[in-house]
Amino acid sequence: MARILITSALPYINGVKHLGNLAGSMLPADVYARFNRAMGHEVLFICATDEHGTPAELAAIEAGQTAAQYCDEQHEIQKRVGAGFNLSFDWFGRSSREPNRKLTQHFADVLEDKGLIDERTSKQVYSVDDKRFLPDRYVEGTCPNCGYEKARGDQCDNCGTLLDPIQLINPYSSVSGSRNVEIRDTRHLYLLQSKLQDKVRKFVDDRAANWPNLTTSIAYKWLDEGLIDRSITRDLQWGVPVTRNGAPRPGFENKVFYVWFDAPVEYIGSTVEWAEANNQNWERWWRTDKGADDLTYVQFMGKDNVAFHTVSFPVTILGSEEPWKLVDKLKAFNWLNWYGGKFSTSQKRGVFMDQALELLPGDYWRWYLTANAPESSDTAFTWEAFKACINSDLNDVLGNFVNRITKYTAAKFDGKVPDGGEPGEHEAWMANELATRLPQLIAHYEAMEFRKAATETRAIWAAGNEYITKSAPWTAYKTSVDQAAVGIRTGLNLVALFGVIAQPIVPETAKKILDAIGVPDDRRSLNPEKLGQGGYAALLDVLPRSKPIEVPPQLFTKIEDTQVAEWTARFGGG
RNA sequence: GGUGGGAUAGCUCAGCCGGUUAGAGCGCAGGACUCAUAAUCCUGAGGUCCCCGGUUCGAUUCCGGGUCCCACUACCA
Repeated sequence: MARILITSALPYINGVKHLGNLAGSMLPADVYARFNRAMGHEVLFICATDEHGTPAELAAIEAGQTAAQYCDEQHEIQKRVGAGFNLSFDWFGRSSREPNRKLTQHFADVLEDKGLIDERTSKQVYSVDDKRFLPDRYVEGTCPNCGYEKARGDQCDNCGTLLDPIQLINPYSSVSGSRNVEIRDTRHLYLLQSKLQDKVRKFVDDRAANWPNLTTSIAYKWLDEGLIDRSITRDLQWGVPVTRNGAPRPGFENKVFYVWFDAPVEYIGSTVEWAEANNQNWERWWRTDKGADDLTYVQFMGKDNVAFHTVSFPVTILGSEEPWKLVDKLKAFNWLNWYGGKFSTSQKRGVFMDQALELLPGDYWRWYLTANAPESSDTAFTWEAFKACINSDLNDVLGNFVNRITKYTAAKFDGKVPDGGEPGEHEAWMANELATRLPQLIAHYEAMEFRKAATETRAIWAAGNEYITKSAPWTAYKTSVDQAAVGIRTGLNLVALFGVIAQPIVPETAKKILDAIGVPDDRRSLNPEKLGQGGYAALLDVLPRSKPIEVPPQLFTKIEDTQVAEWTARFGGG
């Protein structure tokens, strides 16, 4: 039994996330967590809302709330939506809670003690009417390059030129539209990343073999360009207060740590929250001097987050010279697009997590988004593909198989696992299918190749249909009830097995199947040592004979063309 | 601009560290079956592997150049 720590990139507090966010971090992390639990490993699966920063503060103002009220509300919404998708977090924390504040302040103290933090003065745009400093992106004006009038302070969306807000002609605040903006001096703490260049490179070198290309190429890009010292504080109210040795830092009373400095720390902070709530020991998962040296730490995220996890956060950890657990495997995803374009709230393009659950149960989305995960490149969501995938894979291949076997059992075998007959060539064929396919399935999961895992899962389900066509118990029944009994007994055992392998991706459906067949919890393991015990042929005869089973309620409902039309009109597409 | 990812069947994608007839699912056409949710099973049609060069006995695969899409580019997160 291994110990595995799994974290998903923290969803930002600013509103419910869309399907792309779900598909690129939280869902695959959950599938991986469920797979490893089903293998019998000890898993701790941690997530949280990332609550600090300018967008949260502005959204709160917009909503007429304090930042704390706004985050309280949004956190509950995200937590509820996550639960709706059966995301099996052991803890879903908040970066605004006390453990993260203390840890963030601790890291800043230690880094300063090691000589890795400097105070420096920089120039920043200040909006007099908004009474706030503006991040580059929140300053707009005329592009000096192309004359576009709505260029942002970091980049012109029209011509693509990278800008400094000072370069903008007629700058104004995008918060209020006020042109009363000026450049002011402001003092900030800088993390001297340049001093850790070699340490971080060694850290990446040590792991590169275990990281996908997408991950290593991004990490090396930053390293090859050379790490630059980075400001880790901001002129904001909402965030982790800047302290020095437990007291407010003079001159920094109105500043907080930069959200990207405290957000990754919340992986640890959320674990502390979990430990406090459950009377557990969090250090066992994070301190290599206190038991965390034997575990594997796996992170899941979209590609936009990779640099922060391969370089920035390691700078914090390595710079502290304290024995913190660092990431071992890092799985990054590309984007899920909406019909080839971006998800967009304002243009009514795309489905958000809460809306998705209004349309269909979580398992439908989980299946589609796993089977079509944007692993090697960006992937397009379309209603047509979604409908075809759900109707075929879930409804026709899996749902109908469970239905046809259990109903026949009820009709001809008194609702009990049949006892007669001996297995023959068809059962041998099926056992052989399992012998090749089950190990492949497990290998795909272990390699975190989720599309392939879904494809293999479906192939196993389809093999069940092929088997039952070959053995044709309904034909055999006319001449030999014992012959039919073998087919149906094998079919029922396949139903149970299909439920077991469905658990990581469609947990709710898997539970319905396994409960109906009466598979006890300790027989739901995916571990090959338990699965293949006595050979794969034995898997086809593990249910106690004469044991009563139930016909589960219809597992899925087909998606109709009328629904596709309705959803396309409501959410965009085509 | 820089760095990286991608381009393969009508659609979504595998694959190829160079080697018989390039694969899967969906969709489409035909057939079988009737236990089941008009489901399932079998067979078939369908490809200039983005373009141009190069290396090679042989290139979809390797190399060079180009085209198009996407991400990141450090103060949005």
